[in-house]
Amino acid sequence: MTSDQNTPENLSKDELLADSVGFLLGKAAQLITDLHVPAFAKFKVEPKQYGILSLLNVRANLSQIEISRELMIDRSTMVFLVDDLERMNLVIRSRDVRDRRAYSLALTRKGKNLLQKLTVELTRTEDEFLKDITLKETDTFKKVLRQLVLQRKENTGK
Amino acid sequence: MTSDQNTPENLSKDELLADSVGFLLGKAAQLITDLHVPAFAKFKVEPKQYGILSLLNVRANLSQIEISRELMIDRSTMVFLVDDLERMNLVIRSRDVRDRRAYSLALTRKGKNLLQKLTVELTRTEDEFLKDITLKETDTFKKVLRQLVLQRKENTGK
DNA sequence: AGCCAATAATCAGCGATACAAACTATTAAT
DNA sequence: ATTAATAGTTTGTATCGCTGATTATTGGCT
Repeated sequence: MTSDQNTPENLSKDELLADSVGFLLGKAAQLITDLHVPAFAKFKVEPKQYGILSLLNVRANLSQIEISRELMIDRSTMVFLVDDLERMNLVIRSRDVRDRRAYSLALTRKGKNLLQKLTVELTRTEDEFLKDITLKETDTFKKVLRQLVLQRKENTGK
Repeated sequence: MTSDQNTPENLSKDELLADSVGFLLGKAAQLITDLHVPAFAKFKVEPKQYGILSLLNVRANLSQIEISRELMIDRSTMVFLVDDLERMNLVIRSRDVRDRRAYSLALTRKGKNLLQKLTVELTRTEDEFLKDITLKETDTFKKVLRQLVLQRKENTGK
């Protein structure tokens, strides 16, 4: 009773936090975002918008809903992001012929050109972020991340 | 469902998004948060507050500023989080004898007991999250995360 | 000892974002 | 033809980080 060393079996004196994948993932995501935001800001674009451009480059004619599901962005947030991209003439909204409720989004030439420049920035930033990690570790790291994300994406039905 | 032409494993090499560490980290962090929040909600605690409890368990008598620097939480947000924890009698604020501007925060017995239960939840949730990743890969994954986070923490002067 | 800059905690205000709910236009199901 | 579901939009609410101001306290400088 006198001793407050209430150290139950499972609670080691170790830094539990530093072992928590949730904690580490949150911090790592925040740190790399802090690098990406200024890198993209030169072009008046934010990371989420880079995601949209990049996705449209690979698969054109997606609707906003499809993009929001793919990138896990709320559909109401998507409106603003695409408004912005359209105002900058980076993407174009046309009505989907088969479903006139939906848009069919596509990159403009200006959008494609900008995407190229943005990708250079992205690559540079991420190389810098990972500069002290070995190639082999980076491979495993990305592989695990891809597995975790792709595997669980459908679970979050918004 | 059928409209999803999502080549699951081998995305074309143009699919830069799935290769972007920033994108993957953001999504992974969001996914595990979506698991942690409901797991902690039973105990009226959120992930950030778990972080505070866990940190105080390892190093008692920290000030709010020290915790906010450690966990990368804004100092003004910290006020609300600690208010809440104090209201629930999980932590106690006493004045630091050496610097009476600062608090010296410590877990109460109730706080320690709850932390134990929360840690069980955390472990269960994270094991579930990582269930399809091999042990070896998990080790490398955590090691890289720790390296990325610890290495860069001091760089980000809020 | 006295002055002044820095700091810990708090509070108020601003902007960004996520989320939910309601609304319209359109589509699909029966 | 009626009804349910869906895409996009708008509005409202809650949260969070950031800024700046305030109070109390500390520490450095002279």
